[in-house]
Amino acid sequence: MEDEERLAELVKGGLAGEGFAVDVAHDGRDGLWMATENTYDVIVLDVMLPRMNGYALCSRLREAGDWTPIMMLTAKDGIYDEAEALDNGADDYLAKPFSYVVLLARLRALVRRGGRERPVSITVGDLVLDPAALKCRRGEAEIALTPKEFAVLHALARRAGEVVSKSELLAQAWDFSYDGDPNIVEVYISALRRKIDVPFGRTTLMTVRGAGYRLEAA
Amino acid sequence: MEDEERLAELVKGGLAGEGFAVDVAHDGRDGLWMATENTYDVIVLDVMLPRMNGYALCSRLREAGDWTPIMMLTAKDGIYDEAEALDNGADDYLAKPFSYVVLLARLRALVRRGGRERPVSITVGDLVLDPAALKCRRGEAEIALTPKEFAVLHALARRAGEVVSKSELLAQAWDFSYDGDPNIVEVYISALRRKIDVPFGRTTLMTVRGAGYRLEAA
DNA sequence: AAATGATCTTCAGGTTGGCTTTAGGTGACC
DNA sequence: GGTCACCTAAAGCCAACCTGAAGATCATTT
Repeated sequence: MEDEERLAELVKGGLAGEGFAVDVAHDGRDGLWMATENTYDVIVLDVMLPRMNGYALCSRLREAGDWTPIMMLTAKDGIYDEAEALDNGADDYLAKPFSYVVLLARLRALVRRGGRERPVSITVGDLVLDPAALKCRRGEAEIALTPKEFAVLHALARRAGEVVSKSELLAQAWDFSYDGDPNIVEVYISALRRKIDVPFGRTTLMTVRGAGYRLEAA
Repeated sequence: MEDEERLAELVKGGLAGEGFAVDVAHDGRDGLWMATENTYDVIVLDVMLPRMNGYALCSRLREAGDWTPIMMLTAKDGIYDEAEALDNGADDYLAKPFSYVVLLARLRALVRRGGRERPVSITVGDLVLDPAALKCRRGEAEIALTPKEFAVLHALARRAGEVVSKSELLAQAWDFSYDGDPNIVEVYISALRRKIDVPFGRTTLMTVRGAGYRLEAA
């Protein structure tokens, strides 16, 4: 058994003893998959992971609107450092080698604290997105969106006014392993227009033929 | 010393302790002045300010193209609400009374996130190109361009005043493997003139016979 | 387990609009 | 006046896009 796996087992055992229910993933992609499919109280993340490093995983989760508290385990002497961990959306970090007790204490603190403060809303004209609540409204009117619709709109809204390509939308709103028909983006664009534009007599979600889509404030 | 000022001093002290350099303005107009004259990492704004309220200040900054992250402090029980803060271009808000730790955490998050992207655009006289949005305007007038038209104009604008040869334009705006009629460049030049010059009675897109084309500011 | 309802995905037909080619016209330069 | 480079209107083509509907998947309820 490798070093990493032994550490994982150790951590798992310890946490279980503390009353945590623990799932373990041995590489980044599995981790991302599990994190998106389930809801956890806290995520412990090693920086050095096969197939997708901790930073990338962390960023991806945050981009996807997942604000589960994340504890990053960094190698003290590596090229990586704590600042980078925090920049990528981690809530706390711990340099290896760390004491067991310290890890547990910090995890308990993280869980108690409930992670970082809620992410800020995104506003595009009178359209407001609340990623924490997965809610959306135009002016005073609440708009019901499905999770996928929200993800697509979110990706567009974060870059309001800019053209976002179809493949970028695919990358951000769909699982990285998705390899279906890209036409699905068009389907969702169509659905979004029916919800955020048509009822209000607007056209803020524009097609830029051959380039992508653009969400405009006006 | 008034309540507001004491709060300001408190916040200033705390932020200074966290390594922020802090300037304080005690009314809206001073604040606007300072914000436009200097560059800040983040702006903390009270809704209730003498001489110009927080919402107005926020809007004014955004209109002026200043995208510094803004944290709005709102009075929870007032007639104002958070939605309005976000609608006016704030990046985050905090209802009074708030915990100090929370304010700091949110500010750190805001700073880390670096606010919104600063728009990069190319300007040639009164012609403005925004590559991120694939948008173009002359003065106040929006000009609709197709992606290819934009690509050609972009190549010319990046070297405004210089002669750009037909083959350079081909290389930049067309696929590497394109081997069609080079006449296509002329076709696009023609289309561009019809859009960016003719309607405005200008002749900024000049032919340099035997050499290429030149886009002029005058 | 079965049924329901919501959401996600695939599919296919229809439409549009941008890219490219063509070809006749215009103007510059010798 | 002839030649050559360039201009531009028009039209065909094709990929990109839209959208309604049906099938697949998932979660929740009965």
